[in-house]
Amino acid sequence: MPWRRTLDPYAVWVSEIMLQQTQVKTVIPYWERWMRELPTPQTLAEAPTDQVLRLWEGLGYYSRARNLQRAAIEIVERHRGRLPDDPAALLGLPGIGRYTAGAIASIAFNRPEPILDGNIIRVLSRIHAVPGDPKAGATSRRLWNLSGAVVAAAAQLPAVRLPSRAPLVFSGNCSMANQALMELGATACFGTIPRCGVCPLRDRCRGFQSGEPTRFPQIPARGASVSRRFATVLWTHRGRWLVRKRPQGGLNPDLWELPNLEIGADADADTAIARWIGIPASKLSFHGKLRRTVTTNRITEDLFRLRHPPTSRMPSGELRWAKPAELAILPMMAKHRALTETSEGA
DNA sequence: TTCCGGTCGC
DNA sequence: GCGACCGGAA
Repeated sequence: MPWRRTLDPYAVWVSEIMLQQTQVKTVIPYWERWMRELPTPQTLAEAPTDQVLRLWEGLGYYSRARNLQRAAIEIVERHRGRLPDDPAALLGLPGIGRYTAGAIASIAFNRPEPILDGNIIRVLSRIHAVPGDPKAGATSRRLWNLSGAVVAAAAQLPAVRLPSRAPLVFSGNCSMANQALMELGATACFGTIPRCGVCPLRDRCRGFQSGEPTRFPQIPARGASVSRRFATVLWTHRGRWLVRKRPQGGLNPDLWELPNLEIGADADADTAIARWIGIPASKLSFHGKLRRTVTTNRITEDLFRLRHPPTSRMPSGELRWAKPAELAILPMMAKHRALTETSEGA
């Protein structure tokens, strides 16, 4: 992982925010491109928001890109453009919670701060056979304490020196201990089929001794999801696509998308669009369906192709007729971008 | 189709 | 304390 070859706190921070939601393999190219284009808090603070969102496009959870930039502005204004090493100061920055504050403080600055992410919850719950929902108050506090004990013990050990040609760098024992806990979760202590045979902690693991390590952690089942339908129009005119900027405060704020409308479970998607924009339904041709899940919403989008000049009843919101070259710059929902790229423009 | 995951707003 | 936020992997 390229961010393990640097101790630049900014680089560590960007990687941690990306890794909060996405797997290592996906993050690597995003992180490398980000570090090339926005290599410092200063450059991030000064970048146009469109560029920031464009660099994030496809990763999801776009508020994190926005928070990353907001935090960069605060870092420039209040911390002279450098990330603070103090966990309390880190915690005050937008998008940085207890995990990320601890990760930056320990990994980049070798401070003895505990971290608790999904991997470490699994590792510690198993080693100590911790019952109960790991996110619930008392159990969560217990796991944070157990994580704190690990890093505190690491801080007491004599400093480990790596060979100068080692492929990884560590700021010290606290950094190494926290990364080792996560690594154990990522490479051996898997959720469904853990590799206890290769685990160096097997002999001290109460979960392994119980014969059923996967009984821990005890994560409660999820609630049921809801189906929702949308009708979307792939509307072109004179080689341009009609796109709309999503409003602040909702899903995917400030991202551009193909205009769409929520419809009822039994509604006719094409007549809904026709009424919405004031054209006869016969002008619309069915283009396909898109399915995705957002948290508890199972979303189906019915797609319709339309070649038509603007009407007197255009969709509400910030609209733009964009040429393909403009579309390439605008941050868009990834699935909608794919549609504009695989479907004829004019 | 189901599962996964830090932070934030409520 | 709970649900929204997203896309990818299992």
